[in-house]
Amino acid sequence: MRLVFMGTPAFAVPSLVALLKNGFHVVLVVTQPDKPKGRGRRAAPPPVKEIAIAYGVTVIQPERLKEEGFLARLYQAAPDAIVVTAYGKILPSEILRLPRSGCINVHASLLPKYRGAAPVQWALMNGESETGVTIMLMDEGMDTGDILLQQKVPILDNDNFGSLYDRLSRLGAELLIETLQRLQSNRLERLPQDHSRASYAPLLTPLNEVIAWNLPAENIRNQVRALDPQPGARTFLSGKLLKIWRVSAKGGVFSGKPGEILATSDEGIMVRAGEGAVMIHELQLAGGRRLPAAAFLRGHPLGQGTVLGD
RNA sequence: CGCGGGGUGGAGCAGCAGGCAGCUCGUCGGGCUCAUAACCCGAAGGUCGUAGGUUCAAAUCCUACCCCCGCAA
Repeated sequence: MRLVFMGTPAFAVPSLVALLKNGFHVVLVVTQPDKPKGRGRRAAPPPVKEIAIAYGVTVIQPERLKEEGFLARLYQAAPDAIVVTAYGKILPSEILRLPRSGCINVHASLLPKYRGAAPVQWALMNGESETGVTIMLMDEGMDTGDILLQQKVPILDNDNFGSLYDRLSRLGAELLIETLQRLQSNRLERLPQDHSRASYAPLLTPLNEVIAWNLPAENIRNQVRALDPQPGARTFLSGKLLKIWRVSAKGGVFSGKPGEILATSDEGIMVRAGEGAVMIHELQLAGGRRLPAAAFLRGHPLGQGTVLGD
């Protein structure tokens, strides 16, 4: 089976590797252009590019999908199907119609729920107890295509963005292989999505990263783990950016106002939430590194009554 | 050449208008205690990121480099 693979970040890597290891003929890998990244703004290759190179597969990085040269390359590749995993751009209909078996997408949610760019983060943010991976046949909408395969996974209590993302990317790779194998032997059904039950998971903005201390402790806990290890839930300590990496939620009634530090100990920093309290176990002040609360307190004694978020 | 913060005993920080290197915790020894992660007394442990420079004198000022971190992408 001749395939073109389109993908960009780490999430797509297991899928590409699985294709290569399972004998699919990946004739071309398409990924986003190298972009200036991090301090110093050096151009960095996307994870998928590095893997493709390591496996000796041709990689192209079109600036725009509609540019002539790119479409020509696609036709030339003559894929039976195009596999798309977190590529990062909307595919124009010319491309969707190009392969005989269509464009197959790996999406990290139980569609029709959490369509969009950040399904893993939003599932955690909303405190879902399960999520999953959907393999679907792309159409022109945003994650609206017919479902080919879908599998649920429980969200564990100690899951964070990193662990769940990792698990889903590996599950995605497995499901992808199964989908293609079934496709080859004609054992695949198309199930249209129930659009009335759709929900969206838009790209996170910095606003989504700021902790609202007047929310219930459990919501704050979910937000914190949805943003760990990237990019981190944030608040402020006397004007400085303070990232909160790991917390637990405490029930009960507390005095003080939301964001106020109620107590500190080696176990953590207890902060009043809108409902209950949040025990901060790991945090990071601007310029510094991630620290366990106990270590943080050695160098930054926090008086009771200090209020986070100003 | 994107913007900015920082590298100080094992950990986290202060000191940086130049003049014997300090705090909290940890470690080690001793004491108190039925006992303790608690308390008391004492001790060890630092080429102050690296290399130069200025100075009678540099953690502190200047120059270059290395490393860590936040923003932004």
